[in-house]
Amino acid sequence: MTLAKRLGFEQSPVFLVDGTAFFYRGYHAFGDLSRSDGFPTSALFMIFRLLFKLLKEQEPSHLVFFLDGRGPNFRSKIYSNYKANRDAMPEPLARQVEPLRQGLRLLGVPVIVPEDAEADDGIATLAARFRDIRPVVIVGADKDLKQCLDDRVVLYDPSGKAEKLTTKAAFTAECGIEPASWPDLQALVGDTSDNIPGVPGVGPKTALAILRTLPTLEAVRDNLDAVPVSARKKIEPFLEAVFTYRALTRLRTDILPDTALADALLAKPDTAGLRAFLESYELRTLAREAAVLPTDPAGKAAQAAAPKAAGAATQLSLFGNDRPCPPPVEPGAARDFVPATGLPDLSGRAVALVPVAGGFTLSLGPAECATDAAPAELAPLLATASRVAVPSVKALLALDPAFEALPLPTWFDLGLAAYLLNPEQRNYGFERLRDSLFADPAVDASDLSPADTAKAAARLADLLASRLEAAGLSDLVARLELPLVPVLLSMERIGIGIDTAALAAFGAEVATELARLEGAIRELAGEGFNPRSSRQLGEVLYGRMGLKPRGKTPGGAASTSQEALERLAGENPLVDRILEFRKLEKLRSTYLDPLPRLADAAGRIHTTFNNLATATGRLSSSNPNLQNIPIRGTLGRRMRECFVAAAGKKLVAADYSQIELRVLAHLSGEPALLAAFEQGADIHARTAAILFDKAEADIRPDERRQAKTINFGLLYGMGPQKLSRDLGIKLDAAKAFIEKYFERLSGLSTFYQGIVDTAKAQGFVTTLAGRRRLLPEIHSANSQLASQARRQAINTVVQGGAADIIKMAMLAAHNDPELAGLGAAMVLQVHDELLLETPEAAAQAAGERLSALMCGVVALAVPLAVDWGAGQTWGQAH
DNA sequence: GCGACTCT
DNA sequence: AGAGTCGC
Repeated sequence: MTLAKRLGFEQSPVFLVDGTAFFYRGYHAFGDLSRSDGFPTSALFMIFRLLFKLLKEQEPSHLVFFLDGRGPNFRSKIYSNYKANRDAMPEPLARQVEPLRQGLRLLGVPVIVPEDAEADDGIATLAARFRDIRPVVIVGADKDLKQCLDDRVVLYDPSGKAEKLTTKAAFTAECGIEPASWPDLQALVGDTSDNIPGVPGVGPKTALAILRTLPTLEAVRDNLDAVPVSARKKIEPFLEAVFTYRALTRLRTDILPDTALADALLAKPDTAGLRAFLESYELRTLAREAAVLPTDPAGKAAQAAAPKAAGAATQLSLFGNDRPCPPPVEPGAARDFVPATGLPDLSGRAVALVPVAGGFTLSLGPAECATDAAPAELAPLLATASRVAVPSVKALLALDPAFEALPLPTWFDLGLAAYLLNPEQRNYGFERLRDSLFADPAVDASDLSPADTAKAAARLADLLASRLEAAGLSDLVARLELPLVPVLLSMERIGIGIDTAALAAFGAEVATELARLEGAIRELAGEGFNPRSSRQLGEVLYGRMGLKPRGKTPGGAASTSQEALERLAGENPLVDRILEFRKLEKLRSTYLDPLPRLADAAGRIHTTFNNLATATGRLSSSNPNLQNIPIRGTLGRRMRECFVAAAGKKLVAADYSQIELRVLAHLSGEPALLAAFEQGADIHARTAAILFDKAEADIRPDERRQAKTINFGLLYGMGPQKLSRDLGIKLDAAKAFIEKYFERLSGLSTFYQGIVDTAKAQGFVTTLAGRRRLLPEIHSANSQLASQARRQAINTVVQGGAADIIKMAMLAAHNDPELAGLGAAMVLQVHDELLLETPEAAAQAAGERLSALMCGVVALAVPLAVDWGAGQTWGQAH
């Protein structure tokens, strides 16, 4: 939804973009991004990504991009220290300025560089000038922009993970002052980034308290009696200075005298030129995006400004026609969309279907045609085809449920096929697959043009189908992966309920505790200290306080990881607070704050399950990730209590017990493991008994812990170094420990060797269900890469085997008539756990049925075991 | 991109 | 070992 709609603006807003800020931010966020010849492109990437997003989502008619001018401006005349601690623009950034201007020209975006002032002043000026004609959206994140807020002026920050929208109402609710008082606030509090000192000893709390009753510095000066004594004493010596500070923070609204709304009008982009430009900086994804940008801002302006025909004409002639537009380009490629009635009979044919803007394109033999037929019209036609190849079945079914009418075996999923052939690429999108068609030396693509869509999809389908067959993967697709797609979609659609009230209460407690901790930390580390910055923490701990680093990061810096910090605990009071702070801050920033915002009107969260994400065959979950919700400790428990069943329902949680070790026992045939699982023994205690030559009953908790660590470690191919660190023992001891382990469980030793041998011989390993992972590095001369590949080989058969099993269980559960009859619906998968939502009365029966299905889904050399529970919340169900 | 933290 | 998200 566009911002205009969300905010109830009837006209299309003017967008004022704080270009300089995003330019810098791009440089910091993607600092290492560069063209292959080393030319830096990080800021260009950031800016064009941002603008494309704005153009696509908001379809603006008016947008201005502001940049700071070079050299000092009026502020340095008022106050020589202004921004004195800010360096000149870094060279890699400066080199991107000219390309940026060139790109903006091609995109048709007006650029304004205020003279003797900053970008923010230009924004404030035009916001004030335009707000009575048009609503204004300021695109930026600088806090000083808050002073521009108004009923028709909002602040929008679309970059970063969660976009942020600030309205005047939100601002006054939070601060209790008017936006216009912002500069007065900053003058009192100060701003380190602009080198404004503020009044020493006056922080945001004090300042806000004062400004709520005396909203301006003038009022404060004239009513000093009304200011509490302690604050008055601090402010009095600065009564003159604060006015200077305010002049620096207050944005000007009186510049750019000749700029009118017409100057903010977007011109038509030169798409071809822009593509070439982006290609020349090797920003390929953006170059492709450039091709599908909205191309008629003037027309939209008219439409948005005045839906009535007469008004539209006026607007057009006033603003649209007096502005030079680059000549239109490449609409020779414009598509003619055939309606559903114009499509031929597809029965028995193999076709490819690709969603495009405005409809679909369909391959028909050697040709392709575009259609604007609705999914509901298309589905019956497609259902008669012998094969329908698409970039992603999941995306298509998500697009419209009408496609579920097709029989599963009809689908050919290009992304899925490519994933199963080589599960380690990070991107299985259609564009990449199509590009690979041209890059593959074994493929003759001479009959295709790079722009061919459905035709390319059809070719890819032929190619991938034969490769799948040759790799023995067709069965895996047909029997497991493809049938799973509608299951995943169903889980995503159903979602899981959250208790927003419980979450809010929990969040408030955590926030209070965080504030307390932050105060204590500042007291120990100094006023400007940011406890979220590991760099600052390293400087304080290992620099100022002289503690000895207990480890390094991969980048070589002194580590401040939990592991390193825990070893310093007791040496310094700051360390404990930081550990506690981090724990709570993670909870707040990752779960407590975002989850309520992701809930739908019914209070349910809908994650996305990605079936093409992992190298081992596991699923992943994102937006939000519901597979890493905390579980350990009181806080974890409390967190899971916030996931709840709907009224009259219960949650049933069932998880496989030790599934990976059972898979390992099955594959290796190691007698000790087989016996342990056969007898239902405590596997870690049993391992400890074997290792320490003791009866299982005599094993001490510490010995069991050690055995558990080694059991898990070896699933991951853990070496002696990591084991010695994890157990806190000497390297030699760890080596001896592992040696003993493999001696006593020699079946594992031969199994591991066998895996590595087959990986070397055939170049890949295979899981229970025939899933495979290529491991070319196993032959590497670099011993580190080679051992990495050996560990991956072992981990893949074990972790991947477990992933196969739970996927089978998901199919069984989803398609089980008994569970359906009980009204149970699967809502989550967390690698070895399935979560159902069932009517309250059916929970017991559903739990029993689900665990039976999970146990019975394959017959291994050891039994599968499942623990399950039911409750009102996810926490209780455990 | 990195470092830190969450999960299985 | 495999993931995803946050803040810098």
